[in-house]
Amino acid sequence: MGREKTYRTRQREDILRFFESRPGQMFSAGDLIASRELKVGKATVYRSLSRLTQEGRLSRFIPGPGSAALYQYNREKPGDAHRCRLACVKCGGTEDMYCSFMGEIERHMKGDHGFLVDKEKTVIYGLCKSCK
Amino acid sequence: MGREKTYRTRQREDILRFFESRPGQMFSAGDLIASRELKVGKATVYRSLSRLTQEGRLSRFIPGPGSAALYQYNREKPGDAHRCRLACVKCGGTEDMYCSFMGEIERHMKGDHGFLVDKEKTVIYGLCKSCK
DNA sequence: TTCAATGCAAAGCTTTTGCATAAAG
DNA sequence: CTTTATGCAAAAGCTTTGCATTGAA
Repeated sequence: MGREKTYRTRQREDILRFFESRPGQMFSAGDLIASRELKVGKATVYRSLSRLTQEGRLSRFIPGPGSAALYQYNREKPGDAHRCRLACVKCGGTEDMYCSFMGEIERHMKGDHGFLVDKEKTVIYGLCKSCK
Repeated sequence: MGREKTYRTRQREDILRFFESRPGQMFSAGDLIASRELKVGKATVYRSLSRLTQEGRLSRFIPGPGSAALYQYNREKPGDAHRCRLACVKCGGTEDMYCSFMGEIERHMKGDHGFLVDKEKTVIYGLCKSCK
């Protein structure tokens, strides 16, 4: 049913390293395709980005309709259990918040609203420190 | 510089009423275009949706890359100050949560992280009561 | 009478897909 | 040797834009 085997290819590795070496920065599929540093076909870029995203190695953001999706490296930190992503609606930047308060939120949502929060997908929008 | 005048047209009114009469439901531009109930050109549908969204009458959501943006009527409620949107990653449904706990979140984000939450844009993803 | 708004079709972009070929294991 | 992954080009969507025309005030 699912994927039988998984081959490790140069292309996918290169793409992951590209993001890995630029933590905190966001790139679109088009950015990678245009990059002279990467030698990867267009279709493969899209396929790799989808795959890396669903494997949890990258995070995907969609700025607006008609605009390209942006991807960012997901570094794994010990505090992941209480991580949440914040995105600034003005500068477009994102940052990870590591705070035990996330536990409070999860507990409240589950207890009072029967809602199981998915911290991977949730993004809190607002104005960051600099833009405020 | 900005918009000089604003004309009130049948088309835009019809679109707003369409959403107004279906609170809580989400529709894409394509849905409206296909709807036999609305007689509005494609370009006008897109222009109206953009405008109504930026006027705050509708909210826009983008399910994923390559997929159409979804719009939903924004009814103004007294409890809006503490509203937050929840979206289920399994069934795709959304619901508004009205809870004073939102105040706690805002206070914490601002106080401890210098982040001003935008409740209009923020969506908390997870599993809803039924899908959990 | 003005000038914003509409409608149509064309154009623009991002993303997906089909299929032969290349490469991993 | 078998099966997955790549690459190219074509196709598919969704959204935007140009321009003549309509219609609101």
